[in-house]
Amino acid sequence: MITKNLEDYLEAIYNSIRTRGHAGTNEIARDLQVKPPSVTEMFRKLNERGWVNYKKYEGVTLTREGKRIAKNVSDVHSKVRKFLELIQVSSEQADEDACQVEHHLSQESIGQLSKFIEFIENCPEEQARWIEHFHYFSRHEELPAECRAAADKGLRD
Amino acid sequence: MITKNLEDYLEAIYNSIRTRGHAGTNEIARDLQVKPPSVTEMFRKLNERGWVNYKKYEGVTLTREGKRIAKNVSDVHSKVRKFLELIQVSSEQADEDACQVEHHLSQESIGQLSKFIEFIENCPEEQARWIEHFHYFSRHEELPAECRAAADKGLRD
DNA sequence: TGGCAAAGTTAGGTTGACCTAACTTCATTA
DNA sequence: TAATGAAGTTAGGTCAACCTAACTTTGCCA
Repeated sequence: MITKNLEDYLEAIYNSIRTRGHAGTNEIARDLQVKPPSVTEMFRKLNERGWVNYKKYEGVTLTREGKRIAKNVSDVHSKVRKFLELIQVSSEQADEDACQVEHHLSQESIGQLSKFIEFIENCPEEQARWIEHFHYFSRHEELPAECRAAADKGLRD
Repeated sequence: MITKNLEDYLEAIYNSIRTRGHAGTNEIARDLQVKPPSVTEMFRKLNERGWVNYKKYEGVTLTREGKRIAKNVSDVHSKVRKFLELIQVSSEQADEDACQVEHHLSQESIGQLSKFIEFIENCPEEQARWIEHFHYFSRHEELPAECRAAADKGLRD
């Protein structure tokens, strides 16, 4: 069974290779905010389980299966981050929280979150104004005039 | 420093007391899907840290501070669950995922999520139709006719 | 080309959370 | 009131993930 931690390491390796071209012990240690010996140990575990190719002093590369897992985690990560940014969480915090949350959502929730984001992105401009209304609401702690008028109307009816 | 696990125990104790009137070792063990000795051990830790009053063979009650923590966690839990239900995750799964996610959100994200839910709930009927549109989209994998018409119009303009 | 700094590893230890097996306490009822 | 089963605890262990201190390897350049 894979643990959330191992998933984190796979994701970090995946990102490191994409952005730096390689994944070294110290780099991953910095990324995950742990000390190098912890990384060496995890590299060995990932190697035993067949998710990375690890040669001492040469860093790691992902196996096909390791890459598949890393990509899945990374996809969930970006969906969660996107959602948090949509509801106006700062991008640094959104990224940080996504990193924590990514391991804890069921397939069902991930699916619905994807649909939700897709919906917002494909909604025609006119229909999607609600998200701007939310942004206003988020900043000012009250509904924008346009909405309040509608709400008042609703009350009168 | 409090750990996510201790938070989980506090929440479980809080819920047990609310629904059953007391929190016994075996009950909490069942709730958290662990064995009774694990619970006894955690009860002692929570007691040492001043979050519960623990007397051997008599179960636990929450201290003022313990209750505060439990209530916070529980509030986040219900917000996350509410959101997941809004995006059409089944209530059982929403509850289960909320339980996992509740410990991993920053104050900022929790704040924005609250606002988001509040926004949806206070949005006047007319403005809030988008959520129904999303529900349609979620079931049928395409925008409702009403939205598509608007989107097509948008393209022509 | 040899020595040195940076990168990486090994050894040994800690901590949190969990377990099983065996024990004790409690509460009930014959 | 004594015995019995349920509830709870203790003892002793495992495992994942982390650490520090000390060591080895590598790559570079004087």
